[in-house]
Amino acid sequence: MITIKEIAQQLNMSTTTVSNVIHGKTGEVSPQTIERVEQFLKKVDYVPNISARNLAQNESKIIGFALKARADKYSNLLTDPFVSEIIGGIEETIRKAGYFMMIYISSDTAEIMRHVSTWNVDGLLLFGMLDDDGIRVSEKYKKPIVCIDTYSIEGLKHFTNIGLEDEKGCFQMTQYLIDCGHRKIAFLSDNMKGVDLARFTGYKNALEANGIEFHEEDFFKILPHESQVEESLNELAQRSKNYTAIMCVSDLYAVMLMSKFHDLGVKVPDDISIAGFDDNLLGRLHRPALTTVHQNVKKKGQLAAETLIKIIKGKIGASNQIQLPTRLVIRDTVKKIK
Amino acid sequence: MITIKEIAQQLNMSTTTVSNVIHGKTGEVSPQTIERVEQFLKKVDYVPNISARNLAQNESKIIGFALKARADKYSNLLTDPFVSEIIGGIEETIRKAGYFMMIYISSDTAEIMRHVSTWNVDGLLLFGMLDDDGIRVSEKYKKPIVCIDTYSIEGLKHFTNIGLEDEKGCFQMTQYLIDCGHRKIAFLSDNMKGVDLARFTGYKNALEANGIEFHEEDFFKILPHESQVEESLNELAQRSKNYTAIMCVSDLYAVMLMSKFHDLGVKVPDDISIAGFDDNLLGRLHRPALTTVHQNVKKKGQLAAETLIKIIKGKIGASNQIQLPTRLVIRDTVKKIK
DNA sequence: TATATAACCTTTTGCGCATAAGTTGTATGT
DNA sequence: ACATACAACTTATGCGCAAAAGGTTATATA
Repeated sequence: MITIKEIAQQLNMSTTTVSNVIHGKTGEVSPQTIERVEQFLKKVDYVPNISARNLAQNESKIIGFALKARADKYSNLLTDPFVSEIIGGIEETIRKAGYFMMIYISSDTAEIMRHVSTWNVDGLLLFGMLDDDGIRVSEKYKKPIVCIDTYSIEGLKHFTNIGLEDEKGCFQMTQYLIDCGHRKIAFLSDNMKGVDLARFTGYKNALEANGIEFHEEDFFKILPHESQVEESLNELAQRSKNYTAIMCVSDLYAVMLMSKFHDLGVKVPDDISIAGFDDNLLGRLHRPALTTVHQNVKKKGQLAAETLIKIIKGKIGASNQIQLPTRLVIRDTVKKIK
Repeated sequence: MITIKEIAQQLNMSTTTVSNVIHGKTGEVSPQTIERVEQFLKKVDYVPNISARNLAQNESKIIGFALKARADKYSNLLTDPFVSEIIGGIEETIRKAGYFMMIYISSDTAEIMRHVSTWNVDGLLLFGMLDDDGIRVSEKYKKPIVCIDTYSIEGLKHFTNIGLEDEKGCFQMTQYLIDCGHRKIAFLSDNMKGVDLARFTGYKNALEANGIEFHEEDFFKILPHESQVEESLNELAQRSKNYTAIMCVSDLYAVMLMSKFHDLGVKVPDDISIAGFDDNLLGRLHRPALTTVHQNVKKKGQLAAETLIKIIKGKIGASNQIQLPTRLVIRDTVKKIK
């Protein structure tokens, strides 16, 4: 790889002059010299050594994208189209702004923060939340962090969250189920934290708003790990006999459940209605097509990246919560019952 | 971020001593000093500045992962679970070997190579093939390149390809269709290059091996762009009346087609049989579950990363083709006819 | 007693770049 | 004629690190 120094030698000028041309500081260099340097740069296919530039400037032009992997959910995480879709939105935005994306997947959030620090990443996009140890390390490293789909960042000044109107979306869908005549509605999820909790709250509030009592057993807890999911699904399918509808926390689970119902001879939506959340390919291609709450994942990725870049450039400060709207997509998995 | 220099000052020793402790060169430093330094490093949460290290060592510890986006297929590419699955396999392998992954998506392969060069990436994983301009730039930049699912790299010494027994897999599946009594079998794909061509060849050879003639119109060309896919699917569904089975180049297309059939009232597999290729979540969750050719995408990613790292470390040279085996997964979308 | 050697240090150098500070020559104003 | 300004350069410096080269002891060997 040719360096500025070599170029300067071959053109019989100083490195500063070459550097000035590269950075378009036209005021400092005569037009002929500019021309001469530019020709040469093109001829030798010059590309700067970014490490050297980073070192001199103390900025990296790297935006980190960290996925906090749940140990018990690892394979799902990576199989879920959600990840590739959000990466697409992020990468495009980042690249157009002159940054680059480094990806890091780990369940150890302190390790994530150390990685981010060692690379002197300009900012971090974080999918999932830091644990206490991660927060401690992030305290030293003062660069901005934009979380995606996180709810527990109050009091953390350098954190911003890009999320969804999860609660509202789930409220509306549950209301729709009720409007269709359903009263025995279960909620399917694998945990009760963060996004899942918000969606659950929307579901529960909708029940209450319509005078329907929620019971503990209406919460269908699916075990997300590959080895347990099958068994889990079987059990839940059994329990669902007492319900006319199931509000699922994600399209993935909705479709998994419907496949199970199909295998057991339970007809959707005639025997039971299913609603999802996300609106991804899985639900769109399933037949009957899934009634779900739409979110624009790519846009969420873009917005997260845009927000982070604005914070990096000092155009805006870190604000705590930004929530994207959702939209009901009524398709064919919810039946109107009298 | 604290530097080695600052640490050395505070401990009243030279930077070299600190550096030696960091790199475990225990022969050069007394046990007490090692202890003293290690304590201090832990106390201040020292992390090295990677840019500086890269500059000094002329290696980056970065492995680039470039997706050559087909302009007409962009959204599909990013929605396809394939991408997140392969990223998972790659990232894990890379991280364990002490490398980091930088992602770059572009349809301009010369730009990809320039990116790779500017970051002094130690090696490149490339999904999709370079065009001539990209190859020209890659010539200067002599670092190893491992392509994934590429067929046109003969004669390029610094290229290795990790692929699949595409032809064999498709031959076997087509043979299976024929064994099930099918003779009118179409092949669905969106192009006739690379992987798709290999799979098509397998399909065609199987036909010939069984004395079945292939006609031009047996090739069902789907238009992959989002705006055309619907229309395209409609047309192909019409044409499929003359066939009893369709060999699809991917699970994605197989499932899309089945959804379309469902909407048109065509029953799979009773009215028509469908076979896919890939064995991803989409086909596994579809009902009837898709009969398909299995490939282990995560393993492909892992193998690609492992191979690249071995080449980087000089343990092996660049060899041209490595092909992973496939396996038939017989599920419910192919019907036995007499 | 001279010399080698090992143990444990420090000083120096350079990676490629950006930039602050310095130099030269020419034009402008008074 | 002299100060000033400015265009068009060059020289020097430092970013943080790794490693080569250079010290200074104390101990072992001839």
